[in-house]
Amino acid sequence: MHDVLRKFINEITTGIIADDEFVHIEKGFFPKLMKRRQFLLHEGAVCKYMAFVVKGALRQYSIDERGNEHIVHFGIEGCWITDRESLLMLRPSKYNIDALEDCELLLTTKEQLSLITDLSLQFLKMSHILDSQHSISFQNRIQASLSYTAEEKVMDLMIRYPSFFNRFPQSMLASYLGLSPETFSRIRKKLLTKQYAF
Amino acid sequence: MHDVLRKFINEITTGIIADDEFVHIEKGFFPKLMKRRQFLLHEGAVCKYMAFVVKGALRQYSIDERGNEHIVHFGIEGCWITDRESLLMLRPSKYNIDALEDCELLLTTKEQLSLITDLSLQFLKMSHILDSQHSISFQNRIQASLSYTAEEKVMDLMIRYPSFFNRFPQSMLASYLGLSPETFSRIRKKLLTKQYAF
DNA sequence: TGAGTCAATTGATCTATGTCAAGCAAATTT
DNA sequence: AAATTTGCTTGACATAGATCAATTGACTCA
Repeated sequence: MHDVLRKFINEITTGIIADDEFVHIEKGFFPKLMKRRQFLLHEGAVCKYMAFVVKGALRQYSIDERGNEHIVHFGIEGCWITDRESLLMLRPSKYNIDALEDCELLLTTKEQLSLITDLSLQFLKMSHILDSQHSISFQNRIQASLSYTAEEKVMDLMIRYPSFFNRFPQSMLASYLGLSPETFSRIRKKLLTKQYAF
Repeated sequence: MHDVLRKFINEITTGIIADDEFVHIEKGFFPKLMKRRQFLLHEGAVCKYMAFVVKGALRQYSIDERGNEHIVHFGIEGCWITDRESLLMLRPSKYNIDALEDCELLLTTKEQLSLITDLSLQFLKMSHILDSQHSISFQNRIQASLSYTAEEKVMDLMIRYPSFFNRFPQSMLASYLGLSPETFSRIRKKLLTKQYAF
């Protein structure tokens, strides 16, 4: 299972991590299996782990004052999932994280992360690259959320993450985009009809 | 001018950077003065610089297909402002960055950034901490944008960035929140009236 | 295998916010 | 100092998307 992480680090850094360096990382992560519908984080708890998704899918969501769910993040293979604010600042989290499928994860703690980034330059480099990528994707997401119509949001999702449509219920994709399931359904139908009209 | 950056690095890392380390950073940044309404980046150009704001204010915005401006970021003293995607991946930017006030900036390039992060551990550490903070604030912003009503968005801005209300035109604050200026004006009036009613 | 749950669609209606226009005061430019 | 521009507010009206409800088919569980 740790081999997947090793491969991931090599791919991201376009390098090959040495055995004696990877051993620090290996020690800092432990495997966890989750069944569908199990929680990794409950709202109100302090987040203890950062998770690397080896296999499966999770979602990170909050519930607003009106009882509506808002999915901020899906975690699929090759993704990292945590509430960084809670993990690093020890604040009660406003998020829940649960498994949408049976999952294989590698978990690490805040302390282990610190240690690993001190001991492994390649891990630090990977972390830095991922932060850049995340920053870019966050910026795109904010820009889309400010300026797109509902239809543009659905189209954008179809383009960026086509596999999401096979993998997650439409009500969850709607939530991820900040739309109602009915609106999502109507727009998707309209877009599929348009495409056939070409 | 570089002293402000030095102080900033020390504050963020809760340390004191050595002279012989800071000299690398100093060499990698050059000062730039901008007048109000001048551009740092035009849409369609490849972004060449990351800017640290020593004094003044800028905004980063895109213009959608309907001709509407959408402000994704304000850069005030102590902020960094760039289009990371364009800078790092050499893509034409979809953003504009211009000065809302006369500004003093320190600019660096992609190459200099690489060099500095190799030569200065403290700069790398600062960069890492800032990325964590940005990640956290992006997540909050996405969550707010998905789940808040217009009124909640205005309230949240009043709480998080009260100084923005003195410093930026309301039409820009509205744009930053994804609201029309009219809606913003009505909601602000309502909230101010509510507050007086307490 | 049947009952219950989940997912999705569709129609009707509602509402939060956008759009358009007008007016006014402050700020900026000439 | 006068003209112009910018910023903001307000009223009237329009609309994109939400809400509610009903229905149907697929999936899950006992």
